[in-house]
Amino acid sequence: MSAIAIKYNDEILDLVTAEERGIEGEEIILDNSPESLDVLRHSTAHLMAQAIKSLYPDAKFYVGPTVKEGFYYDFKTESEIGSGDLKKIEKQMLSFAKKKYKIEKYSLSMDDAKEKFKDDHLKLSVMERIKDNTVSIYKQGEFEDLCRGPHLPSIGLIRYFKLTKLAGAYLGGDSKNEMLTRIYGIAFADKESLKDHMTMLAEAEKRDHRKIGGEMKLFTFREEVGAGFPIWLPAGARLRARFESLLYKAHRKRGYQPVRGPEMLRADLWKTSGHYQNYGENMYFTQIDDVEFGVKPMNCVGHIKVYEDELHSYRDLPIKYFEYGVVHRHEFTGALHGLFRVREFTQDDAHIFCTVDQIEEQIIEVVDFVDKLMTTFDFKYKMMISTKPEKAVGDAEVWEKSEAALINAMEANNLDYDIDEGGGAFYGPKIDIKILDAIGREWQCGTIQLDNNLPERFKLEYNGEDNEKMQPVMIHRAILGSFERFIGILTEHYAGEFPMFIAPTQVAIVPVAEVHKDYAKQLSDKLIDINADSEIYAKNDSLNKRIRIAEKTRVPMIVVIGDEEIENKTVAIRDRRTREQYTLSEEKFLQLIQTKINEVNF
RNA sequence: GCUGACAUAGCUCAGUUGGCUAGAGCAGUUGAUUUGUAAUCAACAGGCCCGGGGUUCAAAUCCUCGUGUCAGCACCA
Repeated sequence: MSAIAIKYNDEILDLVTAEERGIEGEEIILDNSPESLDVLRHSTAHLMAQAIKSLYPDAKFYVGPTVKEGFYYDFKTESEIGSGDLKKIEKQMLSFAKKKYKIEKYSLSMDDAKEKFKDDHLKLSVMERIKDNTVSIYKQGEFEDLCRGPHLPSIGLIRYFKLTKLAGAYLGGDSKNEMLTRIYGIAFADKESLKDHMTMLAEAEKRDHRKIGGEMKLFTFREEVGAGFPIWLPAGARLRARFESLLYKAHRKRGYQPVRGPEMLRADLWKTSGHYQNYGENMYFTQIDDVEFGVKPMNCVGHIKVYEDELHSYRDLPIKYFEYGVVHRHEFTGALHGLFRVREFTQDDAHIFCTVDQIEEQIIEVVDFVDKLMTTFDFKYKMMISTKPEKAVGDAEVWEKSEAALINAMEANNLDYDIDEGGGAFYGPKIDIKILDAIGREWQCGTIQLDNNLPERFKLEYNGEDNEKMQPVMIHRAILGSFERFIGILTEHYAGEFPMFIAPTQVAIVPVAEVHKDYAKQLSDKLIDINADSEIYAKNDSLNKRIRIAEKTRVPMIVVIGDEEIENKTVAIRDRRTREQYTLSEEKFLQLIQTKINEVNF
């Protein structure tokens, strides 16, 4: 197979450019390697632009890069394009590809290029961002486009692609600018890979927590209640309750104290904390008896008030308070997304008040907590340190110290991390935990944030060794992040087939006939005694149908009870995944359930 | 918030260029059947066609303003 590009000093050059510069390097052939796909998808983006231009002659193009999930092109046309038009564009692309146009390249001086594209404000805006004096133009058939490459030698090599989404996007990614049309697509070197990719997308759709959440009756949303306010149904509430009790134990073992702050606090307090000024546009406010109140968007202020309730000695530190804190944040309507982004949610929130010297060990302990929990759910995860953002409070020196403390904690313990410059909260730098689910998608959940700002603003203190007043450091942390988001992710991760210890219902009991109902009830009571929920399927339906319904609820275990079982004091178990059946004595069965529920500890 | 699409029974969806009493499957209720591992049969009930305003002899259908949902952007746990 012949080369499609050349790799030279980690730079990928198309064949024309390599020849131009007389460079010989490692050959890249057309396969599904990252380098090859990058070139292929970039050229596919151009092919798409070519097709769009021929169908909508007035179209003007902005940029068409490759991204993690394929490629896109931003453009503008007076015609209306709907997602139904993607097929038409694909067809046009194929017909161009069949003509096997060569992709040619030539250079222009910046001035000539500006003259050439003088009627195209999008291209001019692209060129404004380019510092070089010359730019390159790529040409295939009638179509040409300003681009720095690299590209395939010919569009004839493009065969296996699909246009996936049509949407709007801001020019230059800035919400102040005009909105362009963006079409996303994907391309592969072979048919199989494209098919696999489409299968993966279909799988992700099947796992959508909004769909499964409805089917399993975990939660719902209602228009009359308001956007972004989830309603937890019995099954979802049972799942949450299991989470809460597991986490309660995990926190107590690590020396956290449960506390509870009020849902709303006087606006003055939010001014002291800085939330009023920095986060006010996301908060809900109300006026009561001429006093302004703010509904809490975070739990820190409540916990600070707990801290202030008594005097503290250095001997007491670290002090750790935790709360399943309900918070309200006014998110943009367009940001709302099932349980992933809501306006009311519950954080597994905690605040650690400690000395500067204790920061590192505390961070390590929290990271270990995170690790235990993620391992339990078979999540891979990575950590990201986010530094000072544009909109920040507190002085620069404190920021530097805090950032250094986080990095130290990671380095000293050989933990892997990435850095997100400017991604911190307004009051301090943070470590975010990004988890990878069963089908490789990445989610942000837990967070560990260092805060020197609130202790300063609230003048928090403890008595030091020499009886002088010292200021504690505050660490905000959440392991799940929020119950809402985490349960949403967990739902997609397991495709609704939750493991026994967290499932809303542990066992479905199906009595064969009416006369077996009493025995089913007795068994159900015994299950409650060992902290297992069960549901009896005794409706006037056929046995087959009741088993089918039970299966569809995704319950981990179904037991069938009839004459035989009652006589022998056994249960007939049907495994969810394998559909295999086996019989256990009632005693062994109860033991099994108990083990499965208790085997988990974070 | 922005761009675009969508909103019909508890759920999933039909409903022609505006025209008769808005349909189906599942779920629900009732009756028959009492079932041994993924849908027994029958009957019944269920709708301010998202909400307000308008156009029209006539609106689920057209226009408009809201609300909500979806995709993407921008923002975030």
